[in-house]
This record gives sequence, C-alpha cells and structure tokens, in this order.
Amino acid sequence: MRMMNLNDLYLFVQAVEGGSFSEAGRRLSIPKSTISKRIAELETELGARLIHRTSRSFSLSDAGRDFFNHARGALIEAEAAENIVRSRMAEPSGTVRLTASIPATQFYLADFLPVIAGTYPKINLEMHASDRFVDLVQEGYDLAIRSHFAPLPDSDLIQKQLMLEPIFVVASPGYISARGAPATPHDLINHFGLLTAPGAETWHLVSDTGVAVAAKPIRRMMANESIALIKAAIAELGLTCLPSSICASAIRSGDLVRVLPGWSAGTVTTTLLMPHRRGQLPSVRAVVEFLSGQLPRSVN
Amino acid sequence: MRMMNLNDLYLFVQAVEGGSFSEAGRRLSIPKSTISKRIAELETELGARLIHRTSRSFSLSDAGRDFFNHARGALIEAEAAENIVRSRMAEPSGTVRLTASIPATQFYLADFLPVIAGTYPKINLEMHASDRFVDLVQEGYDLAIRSHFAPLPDSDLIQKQLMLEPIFVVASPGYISARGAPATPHDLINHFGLLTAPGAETWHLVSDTGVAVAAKPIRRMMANESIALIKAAIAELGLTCLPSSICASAIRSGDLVRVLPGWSAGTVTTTLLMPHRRGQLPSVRAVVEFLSGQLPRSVN
DNA sequence: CCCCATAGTCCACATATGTAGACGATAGGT
DNA sequence: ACCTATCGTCTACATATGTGGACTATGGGG
Repeated sequence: MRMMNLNDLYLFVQAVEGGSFSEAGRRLSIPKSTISKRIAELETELGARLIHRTSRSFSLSDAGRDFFNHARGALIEAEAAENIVRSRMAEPSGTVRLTASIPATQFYLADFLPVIAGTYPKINLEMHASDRFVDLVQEGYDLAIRSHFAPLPDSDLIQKQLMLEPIFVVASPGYISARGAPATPHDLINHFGLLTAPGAETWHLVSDTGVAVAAKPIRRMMANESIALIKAAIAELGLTCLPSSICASAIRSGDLVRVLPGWSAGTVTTTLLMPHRRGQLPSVRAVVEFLSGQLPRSVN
Repeated sequence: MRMMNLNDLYLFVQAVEGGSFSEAGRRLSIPKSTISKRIAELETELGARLIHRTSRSFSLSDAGRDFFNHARGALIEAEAAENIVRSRMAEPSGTVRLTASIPATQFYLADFLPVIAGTYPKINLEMHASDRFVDLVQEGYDLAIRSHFAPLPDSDLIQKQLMLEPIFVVASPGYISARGAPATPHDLINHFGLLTAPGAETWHLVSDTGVAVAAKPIRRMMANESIALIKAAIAELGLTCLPSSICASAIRSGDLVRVLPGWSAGTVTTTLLMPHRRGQLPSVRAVVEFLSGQLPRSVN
C-alpha cells in the first residue's frame, strides 16, 4: 500500500495549530483552498473525519486528535533531520592539514591558527612547517602557504594571494648610533650587510614613489633563517632586509629600527595553494576564507 | 521557509533500507528514475550529499547517516498516525440509540441485542421500546425498527427491510380438542376469533400456493397486545393470528399449535429506518449491517 | 582484455497537486 | 431582520511531480 502523502501531515498540523484553514494559510503564505483540498483528501484516504469544520467552527474529532499527536511527532523528527544536515553544512568540522615554510608558519600563521581554532571548534588543524619543497597533493595536504619573491609557476593547484608586503631594511639603534644612518640607498656601500642568501649581495631598493636603486653593502654575515638574522641585527652586526611581518615585533619593541624608511627592498607575496575547489570540504573552505580575510576575525 | 517535501524522506529511507535506488523501486513498484530524481532534489534543497552512489556502489555520507536516523523516526510516527486512525475506523465504538415497538423489541431484537453487544464490546446499545409513534430524527435516534403489514409511506428516512415473515393462525391443543380443527379457511366462521385490532374482524388467508380466501370468525375478544393474545389463546378462548416470530416460542413448547398449516393470515414486514447514510458513524453502520444479516453472528 | 548485465541519470511527456477566484454558509453587529 | 465580513468548498487552469525509456558508467565473469 502506498504511503499517504506526508506533506498532508504538515498541512494538517499547521491547520490544527492555527485553529483554521484560513489562519494556517496566512501563516504559510499559501491559499486556504490548498489546505482545504489537502485535508479533505487526507480524510478521504484515511476514511475518517479528522476535523469538524463549518464556516464558523473548527474542532478536532477523536480520530483527529489521535492523528495529530503522531503527526506532530513525525514533523518534529522531520525538522530534526533537516536541521541536523543544515547545521552540519553550516559548521565546518574535521581535519584540515596545512603546510607552510617555517617563517610563514612562525610569522604569519602562528597568530592566526589559534583564532581559526577558536572560531571553528570542530576543525582540527594540522600545521606542518617545512622549508623543503612539498608536493601538496602527493603528500595529502589540504592547503599550503608559501611566501615568494617571484611569481609562482603555473600548476594544477589553485593560487590565492593572501598578502603582499614590503621588505624593510632594518638595524639596531646601537648600530645606527655607532655608524650613522644611511641617507640614501647608495650609502649602503659603506655599511655592513647581513645577507639572507649567498647570492643576495646586491640589494635592490625601490622608493615609495617607484624609484629603483641598487647598492652592494659590505658582506658581514649570511644566514637563510630570519630569527638568526634578527638576532644578529639586534647584536649590532649590521643591516638586514626582512619582510615587514617578520620584523614587525622587533620594531615595535624598539630592538630594531627601519633604515631608509621611504624605501623597500622589494616585496614578498604570501600565497595559498590548494587542489581543485570541486568537492572541497566545508572545513577546508572555511580556513581558506578565513585566511583570505573574508571572515570576521573574532575569537570566542 | 517552506518545509521540504516530506514524501522525499520516505523515498530516501526506502532507498537506504533497500541498499539501492533500483531495489527500492522494486520494493515500492515505482520506477528507479522517480527515486533518483527525488533524492537528487532533496540533496539540492539541503545543500548536502546524502548518498554516495555510482552505478555499482552505494553508501551513506556522514550527513546522510544523521539524516536517515531522524527521517526514519519521522516515518515511524507518520505510520503510527495513519494506523491509529485506521484501527479506530475498524472497531466501531460509541452509543447507538434504537427505538422499536414493544413486540419487535421483545420478539425480534431481544435475542439479537446481546449478540451485537458481544460482537462489538465498544458499542453501547440503548434500546427504547415504545408503541407510540416516534419521530426518529427529532428525538435523536440512530435507528428505528418497525413491523408493519402495509408498506411504509415514503419519507426522508432510509428504509431497509430486515425480515418478511408469515402470520400464523394458532390455537391451544385444548381448544382444538374441544371444538375440532378447521379443515378449510371457510370453517373459521364457526370458531371463536381473538382479534388483534377492532377492525380486523375479517381474516384474509393465503395458501402456500397463492390461493386467497376471506372468512369472519366469531368475535370472542380483542387485544392489541401480543402477549395478552397468546395467553388468551393458551387459555382456550379461541384462535388468533400472530407473526411467526411472536408465537414461535409457544409453538415450540406445545402450548399453541398452528391451525390451517398450509395457510397464512398475510405477512408482516420488519423494517429498519435510519436517517441519511451520509456521515454515518461506524458504530451505527455496524449495527445496521448486523441486523441486515450481512455479518457473521459470532459471540466472543 | 572484452563483453554483458545492471546500476544511476536525464528528458520529453503524462499526471497529480497547487492556485485564484467565485460561491454558499454563518455569526455578529446595526 | 438585514447586511457585512470571513469562513470553507469547489473548479478551471497553472505548475510540480511521476514515468518510460534511452543513455552512460561500471564491475564481474569468461
């Protein structure tokens, strides 16, 4: 036997709770004739009068009262079914595995991860910091964050630029006191330079108005690790070039100051890499959108 | 927000329990395309994939599993709602108020009422015997049973013939011994007659083969009450004419015997009267059907 | 490796359901 | 007693849903 039309239960319960077909129609924004028709057909199919109604009175029959109790139970379960799916879609959950270079992790993500974790209690973040090349897909990562000076090559991965920041020239106040502050980029040739890479001997500076100048400071030390460079600069060994986010804290504390404030040693781009967007989990999408700055950064 | 199509819950649960759209279609005798279409629309509306399926595999997603639990709960409640109404329809209950003449009550209904009461424990029978004219509708009766010789006049009431029985001529064996048994209806003119009504002086007899004869017995007594007539006949006062059901018991006990056994003094019809059948309660309908002999007369 | 049987999907068309509005019933107010 | 506002019902028509069958996908067997 075919199941009765379950939508009729809904209309029946709404009619009873509204106390009339007209009121139920108003509440549901559908014509009262729809309700009248569906209730009549439900009664025909069940072979029982559920509602005694005239143009001015409305009451449940004994059968209708029995029916209503179970019908309402059915609707409660149906709404629970719908809500549990919708809320599951609304609140991301599960594991999100990210990989990033150590500096990007330390100076960019480290502050954001707790906020993401606080905003999405059901997301389990797995942060893998590494300076080696990582094959995103092959090694099972959902997301990768990379900071780079030159544009990344094309690939099957989707690229989403998270940040573009200037690279500052910085030194300790003690160093500046001892050797004076360079007045122009050309003056850098008379100063000790703490290099970030063996081949980064010549620094290319660009003014805020777009003027470009190159100068080669005196090589004092080379380290390809930002914290080592920061500590060397604070130790008055010389000048160094670092992205603004990496030296922001030392500047705030007064351990370092900007040198040639109107100039930057280029820019660094931080990019989010992810596999194809199709079939992306809500949890992954939520992290992507957070890092993209599209979500309010509120911690609960 | 409009409620989702609740019929889709039913199809979804059937698909999950069947393990495939095809199997669910076979179980429900509907095309698999219907199920495919409805499930797809349900998923679109919920914004979630509930079932992962290919042409050869079928599994619930996490969301689908959560949804299924509540959906099945909803269907259990919906079936309970349907069943409680259908079972209520199946077993008649409530009060049925009948009215009948005193003889019809005593000689016809008195035996049946206990049987009806036994068959339908939830029916509360109210038997009102009266020899006065009763207005069925005006006085709030569900049913009336009337015995009559001539056809009842047309009315707004529905008539249903319950019984057609012959009227027997009876006398006590003592009377027959003292005055001899009439050999032909014409011999009645030499016998004492116990009349049932003042104007019923001439008895019209009809043979089993349809021959009609009229004869006027000697008026001995008149009573319009059957038990009084039965007792008078037993007291050897004369012959009387009574419906077979009324005198059946006295005949069985030997207190009375049939006179002119191949002849009857006409027939009496017992008719059930009821208001319009529309909106008839199941309890009333059950009594009607029982009295009509359409139901098995089983006592629990 | 190829073929076959059965799964799920899609679409043009058939059918069930939803709707607007007219109509009769009725209760309350004048 | 009459009129009006609102109720529920009914019907012709519009729209959503159900269906049959063609098509693609796929897994198992030969």
